[in-house]
Amino acid sequence: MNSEFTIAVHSLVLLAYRPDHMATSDMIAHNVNTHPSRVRKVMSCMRKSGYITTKEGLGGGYILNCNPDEVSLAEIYRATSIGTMKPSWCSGQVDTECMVACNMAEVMDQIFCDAEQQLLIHLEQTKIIHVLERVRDAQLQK
Amino acid sequence: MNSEFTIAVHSLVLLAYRPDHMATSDMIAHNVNTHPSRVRKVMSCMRKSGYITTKEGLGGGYILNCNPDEVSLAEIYRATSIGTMKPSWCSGQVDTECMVACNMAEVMDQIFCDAEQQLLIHLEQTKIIHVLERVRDAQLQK
DNA sequence: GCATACTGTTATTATATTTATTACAGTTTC
DNA sequence: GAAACTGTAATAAATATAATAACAGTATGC
Repeated sequence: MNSEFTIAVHSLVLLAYRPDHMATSDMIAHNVNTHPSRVRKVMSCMRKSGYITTKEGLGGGYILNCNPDEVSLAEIYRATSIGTMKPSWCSGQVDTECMVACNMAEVMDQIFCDAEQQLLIHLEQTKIIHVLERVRDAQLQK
Repeated sequence: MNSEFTIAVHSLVLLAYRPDHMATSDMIAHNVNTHPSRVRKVMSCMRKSGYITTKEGLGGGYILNCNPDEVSLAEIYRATSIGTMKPSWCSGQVDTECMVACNMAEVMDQIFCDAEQQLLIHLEQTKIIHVLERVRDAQLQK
């Protein structure tokens, strides 16, 4: 799976952890442990999906614009990573006589597509707030 | 997802399509559209899991050693790709004060692990024979 | 026995993908 | 109009993936 999903989830959980706080791409990048530019790219996508609000200019940054009880990992996956379940490498060849060789790519495609749909159904259950709760639990275990 | 899964499924379906036929790595590689050496690597893994029998030497090759009605894609996934759902890239840093930064990697790990378990439950439903049937259906649609 | 045709496995090279970095235009604040 | 931000694209570096080569080991048939 796409690691942009990880960055998106981490960033939204961080914003949910500090509600009403503006966070800059620099602050988030430091927390996530990646480059600010990469954070901006992912967050730009989150804004287009409506999960955050961004503000340009001095004092600007990112702030949560959704209820963390309601937005699930499925929605974040859809925004950042849809289609990435299927590996880019494909088997078979279309122009062969063998029935298996020339249809396998299509059939595997179906299989990966189905699997991704199942994954979405599963991720639907976990909301941003649940991830934050798990973080809290993990902290308490120390 | 790992493309060795694709190669393994394709190869087993091919063997199921031509039961009682020895197929060499060269023949399978041609069908799958990859290098014979890669096929041998994946098939070596399939042998270790007991799904095929291999024979070295002249006239050797691979032959199915399981009931295609019984072996599911979950078993093939377990043999070839377990753990590949989780991206290798990890967010956060363990030695930080921020609760989110230092626990997110662990929490995401759980999430990917859960998702992979769900995937296995889903793949359990599809047996090798079903993939072959889907290939036949795809062929008929042409 | 030995040439031939296979698998098993590792090492190396080539290619593709991912991530980091740089750069700079646009925006808002002071 | 300087400073501190986002948005986006381009490039470079790092990593992962796939192809290829090489060769030891094994079975077959002459």
